[in-house]
Amino acid sequence: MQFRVPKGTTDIVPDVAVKWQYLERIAVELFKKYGYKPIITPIFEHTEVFTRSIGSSTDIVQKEMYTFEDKGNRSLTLRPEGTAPVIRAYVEQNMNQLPQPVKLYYTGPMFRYERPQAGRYRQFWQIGVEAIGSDDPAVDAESILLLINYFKAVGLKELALYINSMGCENDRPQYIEMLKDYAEAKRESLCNDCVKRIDLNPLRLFDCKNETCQTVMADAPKLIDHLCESCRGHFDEVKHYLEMQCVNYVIKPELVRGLDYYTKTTFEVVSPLLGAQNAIGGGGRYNKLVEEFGGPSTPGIGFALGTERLALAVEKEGVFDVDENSTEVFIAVADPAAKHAAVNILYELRAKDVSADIDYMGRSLKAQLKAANRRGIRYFVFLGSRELESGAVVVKDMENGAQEEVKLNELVEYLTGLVADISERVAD
RNA sequence: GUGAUCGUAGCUCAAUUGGUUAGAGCGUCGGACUGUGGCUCCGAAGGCUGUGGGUUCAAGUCCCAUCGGUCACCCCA
Repeated sequence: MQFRVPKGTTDIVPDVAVKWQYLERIAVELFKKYGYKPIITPIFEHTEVFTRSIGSSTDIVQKEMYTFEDKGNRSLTLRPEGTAPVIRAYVEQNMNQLPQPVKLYYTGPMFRYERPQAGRYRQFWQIGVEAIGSDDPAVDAESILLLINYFKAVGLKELALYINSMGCENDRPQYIEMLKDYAEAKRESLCNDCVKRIDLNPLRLFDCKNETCQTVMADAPKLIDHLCESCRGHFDEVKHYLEMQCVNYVIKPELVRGLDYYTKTTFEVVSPLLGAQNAIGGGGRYNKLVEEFGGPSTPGIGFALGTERLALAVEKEGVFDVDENSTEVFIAVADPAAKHAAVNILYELRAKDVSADIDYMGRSLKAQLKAANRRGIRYFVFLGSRELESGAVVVKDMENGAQEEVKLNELVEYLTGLVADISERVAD
């Protein structure tokens, strides 16, 4: 009986891992340009960190968390998302003493116990950013634009951006009462789930896929129409910044998102290339969260994107061109007598930053070439007893078949020269 | 958690109404005269047909269970 990965998890095999690293590299470069720095938090936290912040009535907390007790009887939870841990760290590490806003990014696995599906796993990877300390609508715009620009940077063209405003602690309770009254009056025409939602989580009433519910809710009061003056102004500013950058957006009043901590701006980016699990990134403002964790009243905003969904979308878009940066030089040993000398050269090349490899399978010369050629290695160095005697080796460029004789003591210099030429050309 | 669907070599797929030693392509490994790749040709390895039961003279093919994938719901990244 062979072992299999647990349900909803998967091995990221080398060919895929290379692509992920590429996606991550582009992200890190871009985040740096926007002034964000990395932060790494533990993969598990005290369960409270998530129940308090995400909200105890949410699906994530109610049925999706990997919660366990350790040998010291602590209740711990594998992180289902990245924002709460970062905010916990912000408070615990007194980052309010740093120049504000504090701009952070993270990457890593998240865990949710869900029914697996393409683009949805129990261990999944996210890349996220948080900007903590400013309520400037320009920061909201920066967050949204960073997400959009990143997707464009990795080659996505087909994207839809949805935005909404959840209001603040002043206008939300008023609105929820209004919404409850409306739904209560229409109680008879709503499905069972929605009737439950009236008291449990009225904002979710808009999410129901049931057609009659949707028609009923179409006429319901929208939070976006009942914002206080300050929230309305904030939202208008955000939209203005987006328009300045010619970024198309759709205002989606029913965009609520599954975490309770959001205030004001929320947003989500959807790829039409994917199936039902099409949200490749999303986020929002969380102006009460730092306080919730016992820190000073501090606003914040951030987003997270799903690495495997992004990879799927980029794949479907058709242009996942990752520079393979494969091995550059292969040392072909034509004669077992030359093996020691060959290994010596191998290490010399590597010490000079030339990526080089050699056969470890005891292959015939021909088989060595075949195997190395399949790996896409461009330069071959032939080394046998002939070369050892003459003190000169043959260097072959596999792209055009050209061969050249090079003295052994000049070989390293010769090859570093060739390889440097290539990387310069690639850089152009 | 609900409903549907699928599960044969590393990958993509075959296998007449249940009927003898389950096949192919790609990939992997080796070879095609003695020290030179890509193309071509030849050959080899690799499957207890996801797993466990059952029906039958006989099961990859039918039934049940279980595990896993996929699709939709739920939810979200």
